[in-house]
Amino acid sequence: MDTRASPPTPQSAAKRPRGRPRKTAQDRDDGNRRQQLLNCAAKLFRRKGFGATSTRDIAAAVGMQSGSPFYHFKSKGALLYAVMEEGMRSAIARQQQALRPADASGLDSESRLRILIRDHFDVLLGPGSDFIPVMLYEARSITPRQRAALAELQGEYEGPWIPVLDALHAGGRLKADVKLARLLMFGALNWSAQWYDRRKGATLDELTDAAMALFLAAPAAAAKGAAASAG
Amino acid sequence: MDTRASPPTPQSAAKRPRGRPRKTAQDRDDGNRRQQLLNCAAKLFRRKGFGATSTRDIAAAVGMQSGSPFYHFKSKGALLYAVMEEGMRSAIARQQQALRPADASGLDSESRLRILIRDHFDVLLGPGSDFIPVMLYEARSITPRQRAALAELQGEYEGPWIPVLDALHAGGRLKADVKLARLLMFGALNWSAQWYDRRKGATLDELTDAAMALFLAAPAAAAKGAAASAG
DNA sequence: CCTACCGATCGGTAGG
DNA sequence: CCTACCGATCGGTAGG
Repeated sequence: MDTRASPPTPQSAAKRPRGRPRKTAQDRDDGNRRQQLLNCAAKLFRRKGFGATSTRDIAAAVGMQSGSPFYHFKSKGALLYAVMEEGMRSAIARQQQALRPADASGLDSESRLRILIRDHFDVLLGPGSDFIPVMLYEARSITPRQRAALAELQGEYEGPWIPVLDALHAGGRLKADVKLARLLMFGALNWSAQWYDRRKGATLDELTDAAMALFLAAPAAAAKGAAASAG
Repeated sequence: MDTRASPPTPQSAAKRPRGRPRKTAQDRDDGNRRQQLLNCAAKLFRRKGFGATSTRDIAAAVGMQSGSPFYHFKSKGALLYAVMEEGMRSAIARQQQALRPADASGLDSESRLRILIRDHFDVLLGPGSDFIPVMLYEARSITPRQRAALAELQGEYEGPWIPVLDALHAGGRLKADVKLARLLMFGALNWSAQWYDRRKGATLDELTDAAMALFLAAPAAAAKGAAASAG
Protein backbone atom coordinates (compact mmCIF):
# COMPACT_ATOMS: atom_id res chain seq x y z
CA MET A 1 0.00 0.00 0.00
CA ASP A 2 2.98 2.26 -0.37
CA THR A 3 4.24 4.18 -3.33
CA ARG A 4 7.77 3.67 -2.08
CA ALA A 5 9.96 0.58 -2.27
CA SER A 6 8.51 -1.46 -5.06
CA PRO A 7 10.17 -4.87 -5.29
CA PRO A 8 13.70 -4.46 -6.62
CA THR A 9 14.83 -5.58 -10.06
CA PRO A 10 11.32 -6.01 -11.49
CA GLN A 11 11.95 -8.46 -14.30
CA SER A 12 15.73 -8.73 -14.30
CA ALA A 13 15.92 -12.48 -14.05
CA ALA A 14 19.72 -12.61 -13.53
CA LYS A 15 20.71 -16.12 -12.36
CA ARG A 16 17.73 -17.46 -10.57
CA PRO A 17 15.19 -19.30 -12.82
CA ARG A 18 11.89 -17.69 -11.83
CA GLY A 19 11.57 -17.10 -8.09
CA ARG A 20 9.99 -14.00 -6.71
CA PRO A 21 12.36 -11.11 -7.20
CA ARG A 22 14.96 -11.15 -4.43
CA LYS A 23 18.08 -9.05 -4.25
CA THR A 24 20.36 -11.91 -3.15
CA ALA A 25 19.94 -15.55 -2.30
CA GLN A 26 19.24 -15.47 1.42
CA ASP A 27 15.50 -15.24 1.84
CA ARG A 28 15.35 -14.75 5.57
CA ASP A 29 14.38 -11.10 5.29
CA ASP A 30 12.01 -10.17 2.47
CA GLY A 31 10.09 -7.00 3.25
CA ASN A 32 10.94 -7.85 6.81
CA ARG A 33 13.85 -5.47 7.02
CA ARG A 34 11.59 -2.64 6.05
CA GLN A 35 9.35 -3.43 8.97
CA GLN A 36 12.32 -3.58 11.30
CA LEU A 37 13.33 -0.14 10.09
CA LEU A 38 9.84 1.15 10.82
CA ASN A 39 9.81 -0.33 14.32
CA CYS A 40 13.20 1.02 15.25
CA ALA A 41 12.52 4.38 13.69
CA ALA A 42 9.28 4.66 15.66
CA LYS A 43 11.07 3.85 18.87
CA LEU A 44 13.90 6.28 18.27
CA PHE A 45 11.74 9.08 16.93
CA ARG A 46 9.61 8.81 19.99
CA ARG A 47 12.44 8.70 22.49
CA LYS A 48 14.74 11.28 20.97
CA GLY A 49 12.61 13.19 18.52
CA PHE A 50 12.84 13.27 14.75
CA GLY A 51 15.48 15.96 14.57
CA ALA A 52 17.74 14.32 17.11
CA THR A 53 17.58 10.91 15.47
CA SER A 54 19.96 10.31 12.59
CA THR A 55 19.34 7.81 9.85
CA ARG A 56 22.60 6.26 11.02
CA ASP A 57 21.06 5.67 14.45
CA ILE A 58 18.20 3.84 12.84
CA ALA A 59 20.42 1.85 10.52
CA ALA A 60 22.60 0.77 13.43
CA ALA A 61 19.56 -0.25 15.46
CA VAL A 62 18.60 -2.81 12.83
CA GLY A 63 22.18 -3.76 12.00
CA MET A 64 22.51 -2.03 8.67
CA GLN A 65 25.13 0.22 7.18
CA SER A 66 24.53 3.93 7.17
CA GLY A 67 23.35 4.21 3.59
CA SER A 68 21.06 1.20 3.58
CA PRO A 69 17.86 2.71 4.97
CA PHE A 70 17.68 4.69 1.75
CA TYR A 71 17.22 1.48 -0.15
CA HIS A 72 13.89 1.09 1.66
CA PHE A 73 12.87 4.72 2.05
CA LYS A 74 13.78 7.48 -0.26
CA SER A 75 14.37 10.01 2.51
CA LYS A 76 14.37 10.41 6.25
CA GLY A 77 11.10 12.30 5.95
CA ALA A 78 9.53 9.44 4.02
CA LEU A 79 10.49 7.13 6.84
CA LEU A 80 8.87 9.41 9.37
CA TYR A 81 5.71 9.60 7.35
CA ALA A 82 5.64 5.85 6.90
CA VAL A 83 5.77 5.44 10.68
CA MET A 84 2.84 7.79 11.09
CA GLU A 85 0.79 6.21 8.37
CA GLU A 86 1.35 2.72 9.68
CA GLY A 87 0.38 3.98 13.13
CA MET A 88 -2.90 5.36 11.88
CA ARG A 89 -3.81 2.36 9.73
CA SER A 90 -3.11 0.03 12.57
CA ALA A 91 -5.08 2.17 14.99
CA ILE A 92 -8.07 2.24 12.67
CA ALA A 93 -7.97 -1.52 12.21
CA ARG A 94 -7.72 -2.04 15.94
CA GLN A 95 -10.59 0.29 16.60
CA GLN A 96 -12.83 -1.55 14.14
CA GLN A 97 -11.91 -4.77 15.86
CA ALA A 98 -12.79 -3.33 19.25
CA LEU A 99 -16.14 -2.04 18.06
CA ARG A 100 -17.23 -5.19 16.27
CA PRO A 101 -18.86 -6.92 19.25
CA ALA A 102 -20.32 -3.61 20.35
CA ASP A 103 -22.25 -3.27 17.14
CA ALA A 104 -23.51 -6.80 17.40
CA SER A 105 -24.81 -6.61 20.94
CA GLY A 106 -26.32 -3.15 20.59
CA LEU A 107 -24.58 -1.48 23.49
CA ASP A 108 -25.63 1.92 24.73
CA SER A 109 -23.61 5.05 24.12
CA GLU A 110 -21.85 4.98 27.45
CA SER A 111 -20.58 1.46 26.89
CA ARG A 112 -19.49 2.35 23.39
CA LEU A 113 -17.59 5.37 24.63
CA ARG A 114 -15.89 3.20 27.21
CA ILE A 115 -14.78 0.82 24.49
CA LEU A 116 -13.47 3.67 22.36
CA ILE A 117 -11.54 5.20 25.23
CA ARG A 118 -10.13 1.90 26.42
CA ASP A 119 -9.04 1.06 22.89
CA HIS A 120 -7.50 4.49 22.49
CA PHE A 121 -5.40 3.99 25.60
CA ASP A 122 -4.29 0.66 24.22
CA VAL A 123 -3.21 2.21 20.95
CA LEU A 124 -1.44 4.99 22.80
CA LEU A 125 0.07 3.19 25.76
CA GLY A 126 -0.03 -0.51 25.06
CA PRO A 127 3.04 -2.59 24.23
CA GLY A 128 4.83 -1.60 21.06
CA SER A 129 2.91 1.62 20.81
CA ASP A 130 5.40 4.14 19.54
CA PHE A 131 3.82 4.85 16.19
CA ILE A 132 0.89 6.97 17.29
CA PRO A 133 2.87 9.05 19.78
CA VAL A 134 5.32 9.81 16.99
CA MET A 135 2.43 10.91 14.82
CA LEU A 136 1.01 13.06 17.58
CA TYR A 137 4.23 14.75 18.55
CA GLU A 138 6.20 15.08 15.33
CA ALA A 139 3.52 16.52 13.09
CA ARG A 140 5.63 19.63 12.52
CA SER A 141 8.24 17.63 10.67
CA ILE A 142 6.12 16.41 7.78
CA THR A 143 5.02 18.28 4.68
CA PRO A 144 1.61 19.95 4.35
CA ARG A 145 0.71 17.36 1.73
CA GLN A 146 1.53 14.54 4.12
CA ARG A 147 -0.32 16.28 6.90
CA ALA A 148 -3.39 16.44 4.72
CA ALA A 149 -3.18 12.75 3.97
CA LEU A 150 -2.87 11.96 7.65
CA ALA A 151 -5.78 14.23 8.47
CA GLU A 152 -7.94 12.01 6.31
CA LEU A 153 -6.96 8.94 8.27
CA GLN A 154 -7.52 10.81 11.49
CA GLY A 155 -11.00 11.68 10.30
CA GLU A 156 -11.62 8.02 9.71
CA TYR A 157 -10.48 7.25 13.23
CA GLU A 158 -12.63 9.95 14.78
CA GLY A 159 -15.70 8.94 12.81
CA PRO A 160 -17.03 6.37 15.28
CA TRP A 161 -16.71 8.84 18.15
CA ILE A 162 -19.07 11.39 16.68
CA PRO A 163 -22.44 9.59 16.92
CA VAL A 164 -21.53 8.32 20.38
CA LEU A 165 -20.74 11.80 21.66
CA ASP A 166 -23.79 13.25 19.95
CA ALA A 167 -26.02 10.70 21.62
CA LEU A 168 -24.46 11.34 25.01
CA HIS A 169 -24.93 15.06 24.54
CA ALA A 170 -28.56 14.57 23.57
CA GLY A 171 -29.04 12.39 26.61
CA GLY A 172 -27.60 15.03 28.93
CA ARG A 173 -24.58 12.95 29.83
CA LEU A 174 -22.16 15.25 28.02
CA LYS A 175 -22.73 18.86 28.92
CA ALA A 176 -20.14 20.75 26.93
CA ASP A 177 -20.30 21.80 23.30
CA VAL A 178 -19.78 18.53 21.45
CA LYS A 179 -17.03 19.64 19.11
CA LEU A 180 -15.00 21.33 21.83
CA ALA A 181 -15.66 18.40 24.13
CA ARG A 182 -14.24 16.03 21.56
CA LEU A 183 -11.09 18.12 21.14
CA LEU A 184 -10.63 18.43 24.88
CA MET A 185 -11.24 14.73 25.42
CA PHE A 186 -8.72 13.70 22.81
CA GLY A 187 -6.27 16.04 24.46
CA ALA A 188 -6.83 14.43 27.82
CA LEU A 189 -6.27 10.99 26.32
CA ASN A 190 -3.39 11.85 24.02
CA TRP A 191 -1.48 13.67 26.70
CA SER A 192 -1.24 10.45 28.66
CA ALA A 193 1.51 9.39 26.26
CA GLN A 194 3.62 12.03 28.00
CA TRP A 195 3.20 10.90 31.56
CA TYR A 196 1.88 7.35 31.70
CA ASP A 197 4.30 4.72 32.93
CA ARG A 198 3.23 1.17 32.22
CA ARG A 199 5.33 -0.18 35.06
CA LYS A 200 3.75 1.87 37.81
CA GLY A 201 0.62 3.78 38.62
CA ALA A 202 -2.83 3.05 37.29
CA THR A 203 -3.77 0.30 34.87
CA LEU A 204 -5.36 1.14 31.55
CA ASP A 205 -8.71 0.05 32.96
CA GLU A 206 -8.36 2.43 35.87
CA LEU A 207 -7.36 5.18 33.48
CA THR A 208 -10.46 4.46 31.46
CA ASP A 209 -12.64 4.62 34.55
CA ALA A 210 -11.13 7.96 35.50
CA ALA A 211 -11.68 9.38 32.03
CA MET A 212 -15.29 8.20 31.97
CA ALA A 213 -15.94 9.67 35.40
CA LEU A 214 -14.32 12.94 34.40
CA PHE A 215 -16.17 13.40 31.14
CA LEU A 216 -19.63 12.02 31.75
CA ALA A 217 -22.28 13.52 33.93
CA ALA A 218 -24.31 11.11 36.03
CA PRO A 219 -27.43 9.77 34.31
CA ALA A 220 -30.44 12.00 34.84
CA ALA A 221 -31.81 11.21 38.30
CA ALA A 222 -35.34 10.49 37.10
CA ALA A 223 -34.59 8.05 34.31
CA LYS A 224 -36.29 4.80 33.44
CA GLY A 225 -35.29 1.71 35.31
CA ALA A 226 -32.16 0.17 33.88
CA ALA A 227 -29.36 2.06 35.59
CA ALA A 228 -25.84 0.71 35.60
CA SER A 229 -23.84 0.61 38.80
CA ALA A 230 -20.28 1.57 38.06
CA GLY A 231 -17.50 0.62 40.45
CA MET B 1 1.43 42.23 31.21
CA ASP B 2 4.31 40.36 29.73
CA THR B 3 7.59 39.65 31.41
CA ARG B 4 9.33 40.03 28.10
CA ALA B 5 10.50 43.26 26.49
CA SER B 6 11.51 45.40 29.41
CA PRO B 7 12.12 49.04 28.41
CA PRO B 8 15.59 49.38 26.87
CA THR B 9 18.42 51.45 28.30
CA PRO B 10 17.15 51.88 31.87
CA GLN B 11 19.38 54.66 33.12
CA SER B 12 22.35 54.48 30.78
CA ALA B 13 22.97 58.15 30.01
CA ALA B 14 24.82 58.44 26.69
CA LYS B 15 28.57 58.02 27.36
CA ARG B 16 27.97 57.37 31.01
CA PRO B 17 30.95 58.00 33.35
CA ARG B 18 30.78 54.96 35.63
CA GLY B 19 28.04 52.64 34.53
CA ARG B 20 27.86 48.91 35.18
CA PRO B 21 30.39 46.89 33.22
CA ARG B 22 29.36 46.81 29.58
CA LYS B 23 31.17 45.10 26.75
CA THR B 24 31.32 47.99 24.25
CA ALA B 25 30.14 51.57 23.99
CA GLN B 26 26.87 51.32 22.06
CA ASP B 27 24.14 51.20 24.64
CA ARG B 28 21.13 50.54 22.45
CA ASP B 29 20.94 46.88 23.44
CA ASP B 30 21.88 45.97 27.01
CA GLY B 31 20.43 42.64 28.04
CA ASN B 32 17.84 43.37 25.43
CA ARG B 33 19.46 41.32 22.71
CA ARG B 34 19.35 38.33 24.98
CA GLN B 35 15.63 38.76 25.32
CA GLN B 36 15.23 39.07 21.57
CA LEU B 37 17.10 35.82 21.20
CA LEU B 38 14.75 34.16 23.66
CA ASN B 39 11.67 35.46 21.87
CA CYS B 40 12.83 34.40 18.45
CA ALA B 41 14.09 31.07 19.68
CA ALA B 42 10.75 30.36 21.32
CA LYS B 43 8.91 31.20 18.12
CA LEU B 44 11.18 29.07 15.94
CA PHE B 45 11.43 26.15 18.35
CA ARG B 46 7.69 26.06 18.48
CA ARG B 47 7.09 26.30 14.76
CA LYS B 48 9.86 24.04 13.52
CA GLY B 49 10.95 22.08 16.54
CA PHE B 50 14.25 22.22 18.38
CA GLY B 51 16.08 19.81 16.12
CA ALA B 52 14.99 21.51 12.94
CA THR B 53 15.93 24.98 14.13
CA SER B 54 19.58 25.97 13.74
CA THR B 55 21.31 28.53 15.88
CA ARG B 56 21.91 30.33 12.59
CA ASP B 57 18.15 30.58 12.04
CA ILE B 58 17.80 32.21 15.42
CA ALA B 59 20.73 34.53 14.91
CA ALA B 60 19.35 35.65 11.56
CA ALA B 61 15.92 36.26 13.07
CA VAL B 62 17.36 38.85 15.43
CA GLY B 63 19.88 40.22 12.94
CA MET B 64 23.01 38.67 14.36
CA GLN B 65 25.91 36.79 12.85
CA SER B 66 25.96 33.04 13.17
CA GLY B 67 28.34 32.85 16.10
CA SER B 68 26.83 35.60 18.16
CA PRO B 69 24.10 33.72 20.03
CA PHE B 70 26.90 31.90 21.82
CA TYR B 71 27.95 35.15 23.41
CA HIS B 72 24.62 35.12 25.24
CA PHE B 73 24.07 31.38 25.69
CA LYS B 74 26.78 28.84 26.04
CA SER B 75 25.01 26.25 23.90
CA LYS B 76 21.92 25.65 21.85
CA GLY B 77 20.60 23.48 24.66
CA ALA B 78 21.09 26.25 27.18
CA LEU B 79 19.03 28.51 24.96
CA LEU B 80 16.25 25.95 24.82
CA TYR B 81 16.26 25.55 28.55
CA ALA B 82 16.23 29.31 29.07
CA VAL B 83 13.11 29.52 26.92
CA MET B 84 11.42 26.86 29.03
CA GLU B 85 12.44 28.39 32.32
CA GLU B 86 11.29 31.84 31.34
CA GLY B 87 8.02 30.31 30.20
CA MET B 88 7.44 28.67 33.55
CA ARG B 89 8.45 31.67 35.64
CA SER B 90 6.25 33.93 33.64
CA ALA B 91 3.35 31.46 33.86
CA ILE B 92 3.71 31.22 37.63
CA ALA B 93 3.79 34.98 37.99
CA ARG B 94 0.76 35.35 35.80
CA GLN B 95 -1.12 32.69 37.73
CA GLN B 96 -0.44 34.42 41.04
CA GLN B 97 -1.69 37.63 39.52
CA ALA B 98 -4.87 35.93 38.33
CA LEU B 99 -5.54 34.38 41.73
CA ARG B 100 -4.91 37.50 43.78
CA PRO B 101 -8.47 38.88 43.65
CA ALA B 102 -9.83 35.39 44.10
CA ASP B 103 -8.10 35.04 47.43
CA ALA B 104 -9.35 38.39 48.57
CA SER B 105 -12.99 37.90 47.74
CA GLY B 106 -13.18 34.34 48.97
CA LEU B 107 -14.53 32.69 45.86
CA ASP B 108 -15.82 29.14 45.88
CA SER B 109 -13.92 26.26 44.33
CA GLU B 110 -15.78 26.33 41.07
CA SER B 111 -14.96 29.97 40.49
CA ARG B 112 -11.37 29.39 41.42
CA LEU B 113 -11.10 26.52 38.99
CA ARG B 114 -12.56 28.70 36.29
CA ILE B 115 -9.92 31.33 36.95
CA LEU B 116 -7.16 28.74 36.84
CA ILE B 117 -8.38 27.26 33.58
CA ARG B 118 -8.95 30.62 31.93
CA ASP B 119 -5.49 31.75 32.98
CA HIS B 120 -4.00 28.51 31.73
CA PHE B 121 -5.54 29.05 28.30
CA ASP B 122 -4.10 32.53 28.29
CA VAL B 123 -0.63 31.29 29.07
CA LEU B 124 -0.97 28.60 26.44
CA LEU B 125 -2.81 30.37 23.65
CA GLY B 126 -2.65 34.09 24.33
CA PRO B 127 -0.52 36.50 22.31
CA GLY B 128 3.21 35.89 22.48
CA SER B 129 2.70 32.50 24.04
CA ASP B 130 5.36 30.31 22.50
CA PHE B 131 7.38 29.63 25.62
CA ILE B 132 5.10 27.15 27.36
CA PRO B 133 4.27 25.16 24.23
CA VAL B 134 8.00 24.80 23.66
CA MET B 135 8.37 23.55 27.19
CA LEU B 136 5.51 21.11 26.76
CA TYR B 137 6.58 19.69 23.45
CA GLU B 138 10.38 19.74 23.53
CA ALA B 139 10.98 18.16 26.92
CA ARG B 140 12.88 15.29 25.29
CA SER B 141 15.63 17.66 24.20
CA ILE B 142 16.80 18.80 27.62
CA THR B 143 18.99 17.00 30.11
CA PRO B 144 17.59 15.03 33.05
CA ARG B 145 19.05 17.64 35.38
CA GLN B 146 17.22 20.40 33.54
CA ARG B 147 14.07 18.33 33.50
CA ALA B 148 14.27 18.00 37.25
CA ALA B 149 14.65 21.74 37.67
CA LEU B 150 11.66 22.34 35.45
CA ALA B 151 9.64 19.77 37.34
CA GLU B 152 10.07 21.87 40.44
CA LEU B 153 8.65 24.91 38.71
CA GLN B 154 5.82 22.81 37.34
CA GLY B 155 5.06 21.68 40.85
CA GLU B 156 4.86 25.29 41.89
CA TYR B 157 2.45 25.97 39.07
CA GLU B 158 0.26 23.00 39.89
CA GLY B 159 0.19 23.80 43.58
CA PRO B 160 -2.85 26.09 43.51
CA TRP B 161 -4.85 23.51 41.56
CA ILE B 162 -4.62 20.82 44.22
CA PRO B 163 -6.80 22.26 46.99
CA VAL B 164 -9.33 23.42 44.44
CA LEU B 165 -9.65 19.98 42.90
CA ASP B 166 -9.70 18.32 46.30
CA ALA B 167 -12.54 20.55 47.39
CA LEU B 168 -14.49 19.88 44.23
CA HIS B 169 -13.99 16.17 44.68
CA ALA B 170 -15.14 16.34 48.27
CA GLY B 171 -18.19 18.30 47.16
CA GLY B 172 -19.11 15.69 44.57
CA ARG B 173 -18.44 17.99 41.64
CA LEU B 174 -15.41 16.06 40.46
CA LYS B 175 -16.11 12.38 40.26
CA ALA B 176 -12.86 10.86 39.05
CA ASP B 177 -9.81 10.00 41.09
CA VAL B 178 -8.30 13.39 41.83
CA LYS B 179 -4.78 12.69 40.72
CA LEU B 180 -5.78 11.07 37.47
CA ALA B 181 -8.37 13.78 36.93
CA ARG B 182 -5.68 16.42 37.25
CA LEU B 183 -3.46 14.68 34.73
CA LEU B 184 -6.31 14.21 32.29
CA MET B 185 -7.45 17.80 32.72
CA PHE B 186 -4.01 19.22 32.07
CA GLY B 187 -3.86 17.05 29.00
CA ALA B 188 -7.13 18.41 27.72
CA LEU B 189 -5.92 21.96 28.25
CA ASN B 190 -2.36 21.53 27.04
CA TRP B 191 -3.41 19.75 23.89
CA SER B 192 -5.24 22.88 22.80
CA ALA B 193 -1.86 24.32 21.85
CA GLN B 194 -1.93 21.82 19.00
CA TRP B 195 -5.26 22.73 17.47
CA TYR B 196 -6.42 26.11 18.70
CA ASP B 197 -6.43 28.88 16.15
CA ARG B 198 -6.74 32.34 17.62
CA ARG B 199 -8.12 33.74 14.40
CA LYS B 200 -11.09 31.40 14.13
CA GLY B 201 -13.26 29.16 16.21
CA ALA B 202 -14.05 29.62 19.86
CA THR B 203 -12.81 32.37 22.12
CA LEU B 204 -10.78 31.57 25.21
CA ASP B 205 -13.87 32.24 27.31
CA GLU B 206 -15.89 29.75 25.32
CA LEU B 207 -13.08 27.25 25.63
CA THR B 208 -13.11 27.77 29.36
CA ASP B 209 -16.86 27.22 29.50
CA ALA B 210 -16.52 24.00 27.53
CA ALA B 211 -13.78 22.72 29.80
CA MET B 212 -15.75 23.53 32.93
CA ALA B 213 -18.83 21.83 31.54
CA LEU B 214 -16.80 18.79 30.54
CA PHE B 215 -15.01 18.32 33.84
CA LEU B 216 -17.50 19.31 36.50
CA ALA B 217 -20.61 17.45 37.48
CA ALA B 218 -23.69 19.55 38.18
CA PRO B 219 -24.02 20.64 41.81
CA ALA B 220 -25.86 18.12 43.93
CA ALA B 221 -29.58 18.61 43.31
CA ALA B 222 -30.51 18.89 46.97
CA ALA B 223 -27.96 21.44 48.14
CA LYS B 224 -28.37 24.38 50.47
CA GLY B 225 -29.62 27.62 49.05
CA ALA B 226 -26.89 29.56 47.32
CA ALA B 227 -26.65 27.88 43.93
CA ALA B 228 -24.96 29.60 41.02
CA SER B 229 -26.68 29.65 37.67
CA ALA B 230 -24.13 28.98 34.99
CA GLY B 231 -24.86 29.76 31.32
C1' DC C 1 29.00 41.20 19.17
C1' DC C 2 31.60 40.31 14.37
C1' DT C 3 35.14 37.74 11.51
C1' DA C 4 36.82 33.74 10.20
C1' DC C 5 37.04 29.38 10.85
C1' DC C 6 37.10 24.17 12.32
C1' DG C 7 35.81 19.44 13.12
C1' DA C 8 32.00 16.57 13.18
C1' DT C 9 27.97 14.91 11.59
C1' DC C 10 24.40 14.33 8.57
C1' DG C 11 21.26 13.09 4.64
C1' DG C 12 21.85 11.15 0.62
C1' DT C 13 23.99 8.86 -3.73
C1' DA C 14 26.77 5.99 -7.24
C1' DG C 15 27.82 1.74 -8.41
C1' DG C 16 27.97 -2.60 -7.67
C1' DC D 1 21.94 -4.20 0.88
C1' DC D 2 27.28 -2.80 1.36
C1' DT D 3 31.31 0.27 0.11
C1' DA D 4 32.91 4.49 -0.38
C1' DC D 5 32.05 8.80 -0.69
C1' DC D 6 30.34 13.90 -1.24
C1' DG D 7 28.51 18.44 -0.33
C1' DA D 8 26.15 20.91 2.98
C1' DT D 9 25.17 22.25 7.32
C1' DC D 10 25.74 22.61 11.97
C1' DG D 11 27.23 23.75 16.81
C1' DG D 12 30.72 25.96 18.60
C1' DT D 13 35.29 28.69 19.26
C1' DA D 14 39.43 32.00 19.01
C1' DG D 15 40.51 36.41 18.98
C1' DG D 16 39.54 40.72 18.72
